[in-house]
Amino acid sequence: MSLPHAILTALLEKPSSGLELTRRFDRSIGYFWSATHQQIYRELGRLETDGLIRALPAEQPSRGQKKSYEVLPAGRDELARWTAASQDPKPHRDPLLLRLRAAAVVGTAGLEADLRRHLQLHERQLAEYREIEERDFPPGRDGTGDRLRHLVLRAGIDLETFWTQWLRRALEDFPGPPEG
Amino acid sequence: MSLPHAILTALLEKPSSGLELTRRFDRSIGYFWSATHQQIYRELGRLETDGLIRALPAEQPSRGQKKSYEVLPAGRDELARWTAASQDPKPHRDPLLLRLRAAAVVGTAGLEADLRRHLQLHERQLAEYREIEERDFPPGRDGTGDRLRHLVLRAGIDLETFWTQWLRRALEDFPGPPEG
DNA sequence: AATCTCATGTAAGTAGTTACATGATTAT
DNA sequence: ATAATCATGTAACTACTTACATGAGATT
Repeated sequence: MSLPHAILTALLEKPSSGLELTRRFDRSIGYFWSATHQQIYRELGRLETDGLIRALPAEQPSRGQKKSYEVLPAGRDELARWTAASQDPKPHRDPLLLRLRAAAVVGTAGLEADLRRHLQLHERQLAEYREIEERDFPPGRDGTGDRLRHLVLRAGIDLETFWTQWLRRALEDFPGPPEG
Repeated sequence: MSLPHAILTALLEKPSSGLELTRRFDRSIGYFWSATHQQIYRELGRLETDGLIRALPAEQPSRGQKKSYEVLPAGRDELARWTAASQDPKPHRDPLLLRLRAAAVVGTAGLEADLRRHLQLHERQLAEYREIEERDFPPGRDGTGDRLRHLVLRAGIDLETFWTQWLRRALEDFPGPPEG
């Protein structure tokens, strides 16, 4: 149940319409909680029904008209409650690691090219994160909110760094020394 | 569509019953592709219907009787096809990073205790992975399959190492220096 | 008028989760 | 015989994905 809270966070940072939220989920927030526009519109409807957000008054007919939302006090309370609540880490699901495990059984044929492609994608993402860090967190003091946001970005940078290193290491084993 | 392939991999490594698979998904395979027994039984049924696996002949009445499965040639082919096929990396979803982002907006009250708990859990997982590495991959030469399995385990070790380090760093900021 | 883009949605399907049901075997 | 555990399942629900629909405003 993280999507509503992701949306509440995004709306608290800045009141937005569905499409604007969708755009922000393609960068920023979406780096660690992705969502499509269909999910977002549905969830906006629920949050409004539940009284956690409201449409900014600007006389909107139903369709095709931009509709912006802001967070109500009940929404902020719910987000604070959720943030403080204890949550178990969800089990990981990583298809790439699964594929390597499968390759250990059925062979590595055809796998190398896709590993190289993944390496490129992770390198690109890492470069993007580093640009954001340079732009948004120049050396110097951060405020409390900035410090936390910087910490989250560092997680992204370190994770992408890990993947690029791990993939390079994996590729060193391809096609691999002859089997014993 | 990774669960059927996770099951095929597990069954190729060793033919098993549903419950045995469930146990193996609680360790080993489950470290990077978790599944509950309900998912596994449902998927075993589908795989059997599709002719990718079959129940080992041992006259099984319907319920309460152990039923083991093995992979058929069509199943091995499908796994090899899937392993070699190009796949885009799925977007990440990390509730903990989301919570830190939310905390940047609504405050960090109540968050520290859960971060400490997560740190403990990751430390335990890391210790477990290291034991497995010592036991299953002692220094020396690995075969090709072993090399790949070791590589996958190293990913687990490195990821857990990252999380423990990141969480320690995050906790250094709690309750945090006074706000600017 | 036709077309393109912006913006909001509906519908259907798949995957995963949670709660519960039931038969078979073993231990007390 | 009762209870605990092993083993296999059903049912209902939630979250996510994919494909499509539709209105409004701008462009040609």
